[in-house]
Amino acid sequence: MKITSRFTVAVHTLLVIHTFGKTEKVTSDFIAASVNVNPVVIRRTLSSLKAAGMIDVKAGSGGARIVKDLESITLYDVYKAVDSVDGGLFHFHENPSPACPVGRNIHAVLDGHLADAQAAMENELKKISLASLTRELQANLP
Amino acid sequence: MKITSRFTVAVHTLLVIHTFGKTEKVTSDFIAASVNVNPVVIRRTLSSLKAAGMIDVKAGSGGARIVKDLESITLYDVYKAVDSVDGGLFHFHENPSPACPVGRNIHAVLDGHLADAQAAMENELKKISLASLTRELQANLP
DNA sequence: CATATTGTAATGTTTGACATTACAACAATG
DNA sequence: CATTGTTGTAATGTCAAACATTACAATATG
Repeated sequence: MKITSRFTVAVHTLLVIHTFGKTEKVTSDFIAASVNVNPVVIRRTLSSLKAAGMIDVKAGSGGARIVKDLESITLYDVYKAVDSVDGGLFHFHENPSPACPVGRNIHAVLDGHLADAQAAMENELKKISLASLTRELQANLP
Repeated sequence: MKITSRFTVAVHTLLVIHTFGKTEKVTSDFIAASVNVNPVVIRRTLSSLKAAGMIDVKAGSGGARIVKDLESITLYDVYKAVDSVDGGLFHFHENPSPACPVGRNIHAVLDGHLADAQAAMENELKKISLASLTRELQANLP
């Protein structure tokens, strides 16, 4: 009943690549050490971010690199890239009774409102760019 | 990674009580038949809604009754009453490395934005009253 | 009191997320 | 061109949370 940690892991991953990309070879092991998860989890994350055109990953030699302007990547893009929510955010009970007037119409009555609520959340994510996060990160450094 | 179906079950439950309250004794079995879940699930739901002051349930003799103006109950109130989300909506990876400048600051950078997104969703739920849902339900009846 | 129903504890079942192991494909370097 | 370090990904394991179900005591009403 929560949104997957894949999302925060992916944001973390992008921030690590951005922060260390100039001075280090940013491998899945390197990122995994900062996020504190298994490197394979990071490889899967990298794979999603790559498919979304945000980064480039060198198989074999290793290392990830950002290839899209961070100003143009929003939290929503990352959220979508790693598939944070599969289908609707709300879990609807499966089989309302068609024999009951309420059961028969509950979807018609509720679905739209639930979709609106989900959209409101997602629109909020669209407001935040990765670039602004890197600025906030800078501001927090000692 | 989804919000509990307790929420949609609770909304469904209130609509059933409202729709049939005048003509039938609305027991947990009756509601369970419309929602299509085990009656115990409904009893737990009724328990939460009662604790929130929305309904009254008669132990022993049976039957639930709405005791709060539906105009003044929003989807958000129901969502809160049944505890649809425990803690934050987003699942954060547990142990970012304090040794890494990104790991050390990722919470400071992200937490606020995630809270804002969740709040946007919840504010949307606050806009919808149960009374308006009963009107939509009426409109959908044959 | 007999009956129907609620309240709730205890337990079982299932699903999904996340972790981990394993290894083939691959790219750079000496 | 063999070695080394890394990615890509499949297969499998582990665990927690949601939901279902059983069981029964407590309760109200005719």
